[in-house]
Amino acid sequence: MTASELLTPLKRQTLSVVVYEQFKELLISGRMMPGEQISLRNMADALGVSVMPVREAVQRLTAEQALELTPNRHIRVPQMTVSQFREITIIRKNLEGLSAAKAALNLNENGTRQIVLWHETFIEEMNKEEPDGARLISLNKELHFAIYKGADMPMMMQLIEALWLRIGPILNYDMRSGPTSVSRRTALNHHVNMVEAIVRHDPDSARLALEADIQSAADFIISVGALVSADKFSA
Amino acid sequence: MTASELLTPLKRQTLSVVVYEQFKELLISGRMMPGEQISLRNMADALGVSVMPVREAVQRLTAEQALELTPNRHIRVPQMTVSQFREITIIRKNLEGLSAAKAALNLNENGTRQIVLWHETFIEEMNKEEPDGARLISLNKELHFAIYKGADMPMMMQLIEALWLRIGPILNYDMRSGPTSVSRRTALNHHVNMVEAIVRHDPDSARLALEADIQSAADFIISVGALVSADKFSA
DNA sequence: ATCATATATCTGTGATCACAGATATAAAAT
DNA sequence: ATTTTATATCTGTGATCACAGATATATGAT
Repeated sequence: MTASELLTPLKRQTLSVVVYEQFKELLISGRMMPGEQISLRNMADALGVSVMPVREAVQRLTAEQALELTPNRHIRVPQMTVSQFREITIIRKNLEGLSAAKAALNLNENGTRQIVLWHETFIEEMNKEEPDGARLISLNKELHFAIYKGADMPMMMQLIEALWLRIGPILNYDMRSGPTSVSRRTALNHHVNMVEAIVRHDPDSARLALEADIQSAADFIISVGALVSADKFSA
Repeated sequence: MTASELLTPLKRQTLSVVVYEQFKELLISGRMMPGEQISLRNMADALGVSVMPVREAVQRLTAEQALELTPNRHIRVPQMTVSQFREITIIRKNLEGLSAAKAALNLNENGTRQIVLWHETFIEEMNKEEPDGARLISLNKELHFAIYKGADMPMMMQLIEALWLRIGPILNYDMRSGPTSVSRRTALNHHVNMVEAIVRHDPDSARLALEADIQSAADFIISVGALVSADKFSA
């Protein structure tokens, strides 16, 4: 095998998508607050590029409604109303529930082992004296997506990612809740049910457990008042 | 009431989104062929604008996978593999089926009347000696979206639109099939079932009828060989 | 001190140019 | 006539400038 055959698989990365991925990571991991404002030139300076790549990344995120443009020409991470959040929750339960069911059927040894591994890491972090909120959110995401990956549905995966992108910022509030929060303990129970259903390849139970997990997390988010009360936009 | 109060509700329309909407309309109504190529400068000249708005529109459509960039720096309407189409069909049945069920519960007099109206217009066009294929596709779309609109779920609506955007181009093949195609007659039967379920506010029947409609249309598309056989992309 | 006006500075958007890479065309060599 | 090489022309991408609109700051008048 020659050296040239070992070279990188030639992944053309345009600057725009690099910037896009960075924003996406920030948003999906809950490290940006709803209402937070952004400026093209500021971001461009911070990243050491021209405004061009930043504006394309922002435009794309705006299209996905992960960012929004105010009437005053400002870019901002959007607030979310209760009704919007309820709707997203319904959609998530359907899509992610379906994925979990398919995953329970499809998954092989390696896949299930990976899921159990994320699950155990999550528990480990939970049992620490002072669990890291940001890490818990990250581990929770990894566990969920390890399951969805098992469904072997790439487009479904993209849809789900787009939904997580939109709810990412309000996870901030969950992260800020006390480390020994009740929500965390109920989440743990749902995780146990999910993983158990997966390992015994029970699609219906997997779906139900995952839907329950989503719903209880949503109920918590609504209860802590992370959302605005009514739609501010007429159209 | 003064004249100033009658003015337009101040809809700020950037050139980019105007171009985007135009592309979207072309794609969703099946007037672009899979594989068809596009050039930024050509489109810009044709529209009488600079490349700037076109490239942003294209970038956005590329993000939605309604267009794709080839390794040779060309923009193209993507082909679709059978497995991709099957996956999209599964997702559509879920999302659109759920919408139909909700619509059956929610819809008021006005909503149902509008649906019946589209249905009758569709039948009318079908019964002509030489039905207009493009118009049938358009009417079919109006009927479906009139139903989904009744679910009163804006985000769901956007997801469904994004899915239709991707399958729009392959509807081309359906349009090219003979005017008295068998697929059209079976579509008609499903439409009847859908509309009947809606008017008697039966969510379960509405969901089943709509899922059957989607599935039979998908089976037809696959049978006519509108799709490429295998994935050409490793990643 | 308070309010009105003017000015400076910010915002995103659109157009234009420069560039590297890929493709097709033309020229030249065999 | 066929193959190779050179050139012209296309592609999308990035940077820079100009612009209109909105906001904040400063300047002026009362």
